[in-house]
Amino acid sequence: MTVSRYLREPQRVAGVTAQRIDAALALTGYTPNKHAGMLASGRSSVVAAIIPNIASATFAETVQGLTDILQPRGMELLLASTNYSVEREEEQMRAVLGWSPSALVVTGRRHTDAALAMMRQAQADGVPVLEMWDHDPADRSFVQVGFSHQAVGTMMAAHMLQQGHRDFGYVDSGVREDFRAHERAQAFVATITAAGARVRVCEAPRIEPMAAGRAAFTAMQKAGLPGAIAFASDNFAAGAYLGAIEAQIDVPRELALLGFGDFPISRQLPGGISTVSVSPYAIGQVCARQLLATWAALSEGRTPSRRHRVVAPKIVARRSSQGRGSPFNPP
Amino acid sequence: MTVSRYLREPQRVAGVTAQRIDAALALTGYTPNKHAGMLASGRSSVVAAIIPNIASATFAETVQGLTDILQPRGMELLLASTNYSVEREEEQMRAVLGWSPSALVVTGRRHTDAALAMMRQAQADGVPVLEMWDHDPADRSFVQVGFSHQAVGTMMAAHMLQQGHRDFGYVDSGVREDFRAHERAQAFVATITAAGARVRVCEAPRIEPMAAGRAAFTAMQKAGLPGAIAFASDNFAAGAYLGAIEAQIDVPRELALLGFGDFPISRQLPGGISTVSVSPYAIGQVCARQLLATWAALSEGRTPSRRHRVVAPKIVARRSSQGRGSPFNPP
DNA sequence: ATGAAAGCGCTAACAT
DNA sequence: ATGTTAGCGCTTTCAT
Repeated sequence: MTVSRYLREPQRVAGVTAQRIDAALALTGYTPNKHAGMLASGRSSVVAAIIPNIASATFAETVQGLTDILQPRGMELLLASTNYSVEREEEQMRAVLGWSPSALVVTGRRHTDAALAMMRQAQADGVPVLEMWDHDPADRSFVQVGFSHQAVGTMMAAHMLQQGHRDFGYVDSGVREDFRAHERAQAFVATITAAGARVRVCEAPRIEPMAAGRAAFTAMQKAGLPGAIAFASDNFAAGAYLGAIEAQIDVPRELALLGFGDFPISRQLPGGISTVSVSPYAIGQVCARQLLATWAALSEGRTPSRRHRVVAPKIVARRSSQGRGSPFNPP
Repeated sequence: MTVSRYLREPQRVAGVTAQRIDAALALTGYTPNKHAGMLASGRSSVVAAIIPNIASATFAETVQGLTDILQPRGMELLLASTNYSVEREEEQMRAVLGWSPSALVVTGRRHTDAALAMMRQAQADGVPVLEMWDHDPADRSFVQVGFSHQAVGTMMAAHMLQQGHRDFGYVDSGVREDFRAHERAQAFVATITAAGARVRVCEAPRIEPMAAGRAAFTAMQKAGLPGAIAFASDNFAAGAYLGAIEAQIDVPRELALLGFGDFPISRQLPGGISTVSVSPYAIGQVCARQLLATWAALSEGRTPSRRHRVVAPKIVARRSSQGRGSPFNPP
């Protein structure tokens, strides 16, 4: 009836009728059934997002960035988490696609074949598909919003080499399918090795991250400390830093540290922990804006842009990584 | 047709037919349309959750607790955030209820009248409604999963008084509609005052929480430090602690600190920060289990339990709050 | 064990 | 400016 029209295009019904409708709506406490609407129109107001872990501050911020832009536009967020398993990602993708979302946002560029097939199908059906937190210029299957973890690993190594170190440790994520962390680790190792320096890699234990960083530090200390350690995350680095303070190891003179993520704690600890700033909230926002642009293009019959959006990370050099004939602290 | 039956009750179709169906499903890459299913059956597999802020580690953990239990049961999570505004909560509630969720989980027990009406309506329609992160024995409108913030404020004050302090500071949340934080603050003040001691309250600035805690500390230092400060969150306390270290104030001898939340950093900082442990992940899990129990009861025609679930917080006394003739550190 | 018929609540296209 | 008709893709009930 007219009510349906009123709800979508209020200006197209007469003033008097509008009033009567308003009154009736208020009286009955009417809530439109979105499923029926979706079924009839073929459009839905849900965006599906699949992330590894909701409890991680990083992804939580990205999700907040997404909702902060999408929610005011009347879009709702259907959230699924994979626990860093591509199989669970596939399952979750199948489940969320059943809601014919208006867009699908996934994390990273590694998926099962079945998941890839679903993503391609969705995209072919005019549903924008975004891969966030990653970037591979060679891979143009889906729009990516993020950065190259390989480049970050290289950047981290270059920064540390620049400080004059020759003997390194790297504390990688202990989560097997955290592909992006492993890419950073590999690039770090490759760069260090190519420079003729030495690096020992270890995996952080799968416990609370700061405790894991502390444990990794203690283990390395037993085996003989390198001059510098880089980490898969700032939480690891912060734990190691606190361990070093306790062990009366002078940071950065005896031990340089470099984290990843630019978490608040890295700025707050005395002297600060050097890190890589990656803007999780911005990634979420850029994803959301990209979706809005794609929908707009699609609805106007234009071809939506398929350019990747690089959210460039950068080294934040604080005290923990400076020393040893560095450009900042000359000998 | 038979396919629909096969998907829900596989054992009720003949083996041969099942095979043919399987083949067809695989061939076409069929994904059932959940909207149509929902519309026809009146049941949906979505749980709607409304939380103040996704980016907060605390709520993110609660959400993870929810999904970890609901997702394996085939339930999906529709997530909305309110930014600590009851008006936005009302809007979001209206929006998510349009998806006829199988349950509605909201945060706290303060809502607009319209929101309350929707919650009552949903509950009357057989949709379980949960208020999480709060507990008021007197309020039995909806099942609550959480704890009394008033009790926590009292508990915090009692702990500090027990350490022998007489002059207090309290750093409250600067977010106006963070009702739960303000309840803790009020109870803290009431208890301190009732004991004949003194307390000055200030609000944390709305910046990054650790920086806010540090700023609050600095401000208090200018005005003359009390002997003990309690905080609305561990991040504030951690920031203040780091500020105190920098200012060479001895914690806990010159200044005792007590946080809230038991964040990892409180355990990691040297000596540890005393705090209140509140188990956000457990709250999410208990919510999920409560929903499962309610659905089970409803589907078997039993009356679901409406008992509140208290997830009891407790004081974690670390070094930052011990001293001044306390039972732990006698004079 | 399978099929046929009706309808869930809405939207779209077409009358009026 | 408003009402009418058909149908979105499933589930449900009832018949075969």
